[in-house]
Amino acid sequence: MHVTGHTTSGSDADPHPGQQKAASIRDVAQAAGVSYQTVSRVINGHPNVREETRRRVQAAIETLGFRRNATAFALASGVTRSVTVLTTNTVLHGYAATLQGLEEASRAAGYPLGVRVVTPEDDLDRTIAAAADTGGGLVVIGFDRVGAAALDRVPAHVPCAAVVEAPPPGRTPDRPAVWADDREAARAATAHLLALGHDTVHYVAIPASTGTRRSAGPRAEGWRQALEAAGVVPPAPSGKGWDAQAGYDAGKKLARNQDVTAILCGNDDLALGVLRALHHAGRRVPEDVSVIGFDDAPHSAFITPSLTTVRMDFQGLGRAAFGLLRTQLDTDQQAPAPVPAEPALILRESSGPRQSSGPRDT
Amino acid sequence: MHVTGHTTSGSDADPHPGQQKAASIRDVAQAAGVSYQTVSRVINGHPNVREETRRRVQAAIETLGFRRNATAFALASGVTRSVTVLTTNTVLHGYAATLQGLEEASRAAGYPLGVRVVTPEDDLDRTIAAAADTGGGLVVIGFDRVGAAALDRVPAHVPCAAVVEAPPPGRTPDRPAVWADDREAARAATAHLLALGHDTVHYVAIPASTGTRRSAGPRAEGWRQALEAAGVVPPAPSGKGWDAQAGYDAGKKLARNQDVTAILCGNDDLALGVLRALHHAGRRVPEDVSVIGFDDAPHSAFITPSLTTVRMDFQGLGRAAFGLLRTQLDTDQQAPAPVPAEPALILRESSGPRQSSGPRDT
DNA sequence: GCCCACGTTGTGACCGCTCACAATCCTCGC
DNA sequence: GCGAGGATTGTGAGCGGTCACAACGTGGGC
Repeated sequence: MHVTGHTTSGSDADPHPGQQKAASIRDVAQAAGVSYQTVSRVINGHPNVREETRRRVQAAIETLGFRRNATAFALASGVTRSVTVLTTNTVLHGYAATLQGLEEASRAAGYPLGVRVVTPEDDLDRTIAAAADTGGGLVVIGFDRVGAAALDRVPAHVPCAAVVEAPPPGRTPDRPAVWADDREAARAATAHLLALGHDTVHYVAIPASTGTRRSAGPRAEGWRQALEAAGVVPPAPSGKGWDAQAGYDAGKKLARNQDVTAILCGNDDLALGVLRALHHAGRRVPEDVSVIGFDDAPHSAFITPSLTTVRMDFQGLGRAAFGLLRTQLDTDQQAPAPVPAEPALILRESSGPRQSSGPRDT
Repeated sequence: MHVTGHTTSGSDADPHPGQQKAASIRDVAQAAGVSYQTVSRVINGHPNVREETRRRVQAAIETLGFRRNATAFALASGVTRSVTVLTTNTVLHGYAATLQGLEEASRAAGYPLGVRVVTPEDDLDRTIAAAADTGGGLVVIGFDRVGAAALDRVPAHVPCAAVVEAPPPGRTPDRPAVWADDREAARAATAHLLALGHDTVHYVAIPASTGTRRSAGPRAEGWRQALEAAGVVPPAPSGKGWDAQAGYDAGKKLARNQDVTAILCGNDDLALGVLRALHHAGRRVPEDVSVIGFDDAPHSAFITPSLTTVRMDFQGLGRAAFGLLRTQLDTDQQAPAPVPAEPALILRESSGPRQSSGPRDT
């Protein structure tokens, strides 16, 4: 059996019979012998309250266990300190880590955090409206097509920040946004492989967040740029998905091609699948093929061979995005905007110099 | 550069100059030539409204883009349809997957979902109070000590459901809760290893959620029971942490002991670390040592050797927990409580029969 | 000794919506 | 053709806070 029923919520033989309803400022006021407005002043730290009165009210607050009703506060003041995250996923490393950073930052600032997953089937406008009228602001994770589309449809009057892929050089998003320069990181990782003596680098792509451009996102672009800069014609990217299975499928094909000696993957899950496919094909890593991943997921350092990858500061991105939103919500509170760490290539076992020996038999 | 500034929020040369403030039922009422109460009836689907009036109001609602103010509704009605999840972690597989299930279920039911991470440093009562006066109900993930402690401190009058480790046999939690029978699963996994010919099974434990008992949680108990049932004296469990590094540390010690031929791990991350440590020590898996993990994290099927593990339906647990909470929130709405899948042992490459050959040289 | 400013406190109205009830309209049966 | 009763609509109050302002004291400066 997996599920217990509820405890019947207390017989009415409670020690304190009248504990039912939460105390309001009116209750406190009566207990302290003042007006409700004075109580309001005390809980808001208003200066002009006599010290003795303040103490009396404080005492009443303690006694009655008063907590200011957040709903009423929001309605009366018009201020809603809360954040809702719109995302398409909560478990993939990049998303989960971003969410983690967002949660940390919002918690530190005392903002409740809401999470709403958006699916391709959702009516975007309806979803956004629902998230928006929770009050507060929105943070959109736009790593993929659906997320990016959601961001586009957020009405102008809704406070909103986004974390996105690196936009094309020179162009800045029309919405407040944060990103890491994964284009440059992909370029560096590819250049690293070329420098190791590999003739070319194959790319297993993550799904693109924008569909119109010829490229498949900044990571693909960086990879392409590095190859072109070296005078190499980029081979066709493969990959159709985010997870290890997609990596495995792509890797199976690449493994058959003995000319493939270096593979860059759009994320570590894909890389894991590629590794597995290479293993099944009898191709050794890094002796026969070098593999580099992206994101530095927690397990990537512990698999065998450990994975060379690009570390991404998703948590930092999340924190930064929250900071960006907060400046819109709290007009005065100018928090020092935290800056995420630059992407960094982490060299591990899965990459190495091209072996001079020719292709070996399968 | 990582961060864009805000777009200056629209010059006042807007096409519709008066778009500033959201329409209220009073605005709608005026536009439709009825009283605000009639509007209220329409938006709440009250039966006694003349069809023509209803249409007129609907039209006004469309025109003005009216959406009922959630805050005011909550204040006036006293109903807060929302859920806050209290957890110590959002990224570890078990937690993240549970959260995912929770999100799915709450989204399907139209409840906004809040997430609040609890740290050991937090003042539990304060944290709970803060989460509770967001309105709505609480779901506590009590997989670890801090989470379990938080659950204990939730005031009786706060609607609350929990997902927890399997409680001791015969005892049911005093709070509505869901769990999977990981005790039995651990027993089965251990028995499986014994049946493969291993003399004993070592256990690398996850941190316990309860500190008082002699055991280190249901998984440890199941493991111990299986050994005792086979007349084997359980060796001391190791492990101090949740992640691969902790597994690596524990695995390093176990790898030195040539008598160790089978290891059960409290989760897949630990198993990953153990695998890595065994690899470094030159002990082959599964030929020299069998390793079984717990949880079936997404990458476990793709590492090499692929990991034999116990699949846990965390998503299902999350969904069930939400269902449990919902029955407390919606008195009438009796949703069919979804039942999570039973834990299942997934056999893969990392476990196998004990090799009859004696310990080999390092 | 009086006036005015200021520190302190209380009152009224309102945020946007829901309740409870009263007031109106219509329709039917006799 | 008239009254009863249900359908439809409108009014008042209040949820628990906030704002604006008015009404008290008190003290210092002349």
